[in-house]
Amino acid sequence: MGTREKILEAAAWLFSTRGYAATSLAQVARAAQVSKALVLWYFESKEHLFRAALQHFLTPYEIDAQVLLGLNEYEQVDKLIDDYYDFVADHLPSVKFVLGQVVRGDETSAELVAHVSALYGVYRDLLTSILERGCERHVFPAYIKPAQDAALIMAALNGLLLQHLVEPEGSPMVRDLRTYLKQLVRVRLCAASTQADTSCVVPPASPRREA
Amino acid sequence: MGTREKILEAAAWLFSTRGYAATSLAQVARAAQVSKALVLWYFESKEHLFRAALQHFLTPYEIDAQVLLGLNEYEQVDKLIDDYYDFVADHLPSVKFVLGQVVRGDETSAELVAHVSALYGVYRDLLTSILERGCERHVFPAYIKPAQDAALIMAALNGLLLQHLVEPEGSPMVRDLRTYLKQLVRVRLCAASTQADTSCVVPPASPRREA
DNA sequence: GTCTATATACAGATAGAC
DNA sequence: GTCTATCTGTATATAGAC
Repeated sequence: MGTREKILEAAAWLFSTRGYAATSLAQVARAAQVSKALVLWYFESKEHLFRAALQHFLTPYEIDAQVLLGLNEYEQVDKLIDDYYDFVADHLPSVKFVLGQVVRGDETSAELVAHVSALYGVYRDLLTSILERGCERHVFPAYIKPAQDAALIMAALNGLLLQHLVEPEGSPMVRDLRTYLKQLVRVRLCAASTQADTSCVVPPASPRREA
Repeated sequence: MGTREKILEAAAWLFSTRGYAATSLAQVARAAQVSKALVLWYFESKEHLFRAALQHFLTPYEIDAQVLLGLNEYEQVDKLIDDYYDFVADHLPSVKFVLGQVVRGDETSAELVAHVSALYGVYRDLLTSILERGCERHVFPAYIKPAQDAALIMAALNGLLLQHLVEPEGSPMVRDLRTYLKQLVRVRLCAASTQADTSCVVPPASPRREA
């Protein structure tokens, strides 16, 4: 591995775990086993180094929609849920970093945030189109609103991943919940599609007094 | 407002928006319109100031479970969802800050993270107990698993709030999704537990989007 | 390309006048 | 309590030897 890449990798790691301000060039240099001056020889300034590190993060953010071919609608939804979850779980350091940037609205990484948002949008739109197709073909019940259901499924996934982030312990809870989410989605997409529309079924409006 | 409070408020704001490392005492002093030395006179060190700011954030983190009395199970679930969402939305700066600390696993704020996690747990457990009670009384369908369903609802809420964070623009999308989530939960909790319960059909609350 | 040495700025923190 | 002046360490960045 070239010296430049060594520096870049060290910088990416440090920036992602400690943030921009809390990471010094001296730390980067030490981690990369070079001198401070060499870091600035390759990357004009700390700012430039940071931007280069961002690009390093962006590289793996791609999505392959081809894997869904040949599956029925239910399997497609299942697979998309699993893929999204696994993808984010596999890139937790990057995700942490991006989330950190998002949270503090850092202007220097607007591009990164936009890129990740776009990727998120791709997943959500893909899920939406699967649901749409399922509805058109009457495979899914009529009360499914593709855009909204897709958005909520993604929200639930992001919530689980957030929990995964807060409790990085190998708590099997979150993994179980992913399975439970898939079951729940399946029930919703399966449930009595031929029955009358149940989307307008609500409980009694008048409060029932408790004992 | 006393000088100490003025400093504390400025510090809390800066720490929450820029993070610990990127916030200097000079910035805090300028924001509070005092000298650097005075900041350190009130708060022994930057570290102490930070911890004091954390306490400032913790104060509003309380929950009032009394508001659920007198509501039936469905209304309780609805209200809990709304309350949790509104609470977090009303404390977005604090939440951003906490999330930032969580994301970078900052040791100095482990106490804050623990406190917020505990609060989250309270909400989730409250929701779980509502679902449990509903199941015991056969108001909710038998396929409901209180713990898992509660966790997923909370995850979905957190996902929505995360989205709210990323797109702070007044996009009505997220707010609509909250309503849709409540409908979806209601359908799940209502659906055909007993056919008698489906008699309570009212006109759709919101217009349906047809593709 | 890689280093040491150094310039310059700013950080957190202290001393002491008022 | 509040300030100015200052100390000390460390940050980014540059200069120049090799």
